[in-house]
Amino acid sequence: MTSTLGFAILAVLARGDRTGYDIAAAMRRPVGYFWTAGHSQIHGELQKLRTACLVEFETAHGPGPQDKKVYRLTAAGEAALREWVTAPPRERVERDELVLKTYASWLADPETVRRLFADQLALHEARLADYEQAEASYDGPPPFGDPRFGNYATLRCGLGYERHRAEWCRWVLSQLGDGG
Amino acid sequence: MTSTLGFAILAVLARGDRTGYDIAAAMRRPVGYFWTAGHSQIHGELQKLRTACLVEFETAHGPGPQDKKVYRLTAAGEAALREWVTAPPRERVERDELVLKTYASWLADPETVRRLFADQLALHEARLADYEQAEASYDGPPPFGDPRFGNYATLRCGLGYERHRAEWCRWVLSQLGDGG
DNA sequence: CCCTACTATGTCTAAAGTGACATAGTCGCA
DNA sequence: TGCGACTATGTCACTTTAGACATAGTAGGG
Repeated sequence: MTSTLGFAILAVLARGDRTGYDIAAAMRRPVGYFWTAGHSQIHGELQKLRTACLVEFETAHGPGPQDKKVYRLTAAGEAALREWVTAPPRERVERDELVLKTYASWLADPETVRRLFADQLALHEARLADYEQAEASYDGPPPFGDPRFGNYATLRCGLGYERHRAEWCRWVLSQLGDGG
Repeated sequence: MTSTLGFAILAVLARGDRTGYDIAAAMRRPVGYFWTAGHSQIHGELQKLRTACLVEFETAHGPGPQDKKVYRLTAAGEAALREWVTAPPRERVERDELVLKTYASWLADPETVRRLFADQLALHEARLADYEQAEASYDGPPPFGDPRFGNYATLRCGLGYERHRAEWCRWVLSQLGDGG
């Protein structure tokens, strides 16, 4: 019954106890590179996870009108996460607005398309530089079994993705150059 | 106001007049590789597009309880599509369940993870073979300005994506081999 | 002649995700 | 001392997406 977002939260919590706010921050970076959620969604999901006894929390004095709640995985939560990890993932389609634009790009002025792709290329190159710096902070891949293996493997996926994307942008730009 | 799905429909319609059913079929393949929608969503969106005067239709006798409706772009629809094409795309995050699973994979048994990735690798290789066959049917890239440029460019993006994905799967498998 | 698959349009519900609004304490800077 | 940024939880309304249900003609194979 637990949604994918629920498991994303469990995966963050498996690395250490967190407040909902902390989880939302993790969902921006680094988990955000492959799954995101706003804090409103996270608070709601945490309540569902608690009802299902997959997480529990302790209150502590915090800022704001309410006490803060520090969540942690229960044994059932860890078991559920462990089981989900190796279950086959749902086929989820790419939803990519840039590719969709490209699909219709023959209608547009080549010079404007060039600007669009130049911007996108710059964006991917910036991200790539960011990821490469992150990779340099590792001393080679951590062993499987180490939580850091997960971080490194996802980073590596992001690295490959940004490289592929940048190369594709360059290819589109080269096609514009030949034709216009 | 028009949603991305609306523009996806306009982009399909820009290639020729279609019924809602035909658009739904196009949304499965080839547009489906980067945007999808069920027919229920498409019929609703077509009604919105019609209210906005971006599409119009002619009825024709067809099977089923209602007449079939053959939609086509209006001049306003084509203009809207043209303008949208070069507008900067919304930052849309990757939502990738497999990467999320990898993020939590250190909890799981290596042998089961190996099976998961072997399956995923096979899937990507199959898609890659499919795309390569499609690419072979082209006689090099069509010129920009030809509607087929859009088809070819998106195919090329899919090709790069599947290659990156397959390579990442192989890398994860190699890490399991060393450690377990 | 029957059965299945395909064409074709639509409604309805539920889940998932987005973004604004609300509240309020602490910490550092100017 | 005032102001803005950060910590922290939550609600509400809206849009988007997924999937089931409903209906019905035509074409082709066995």
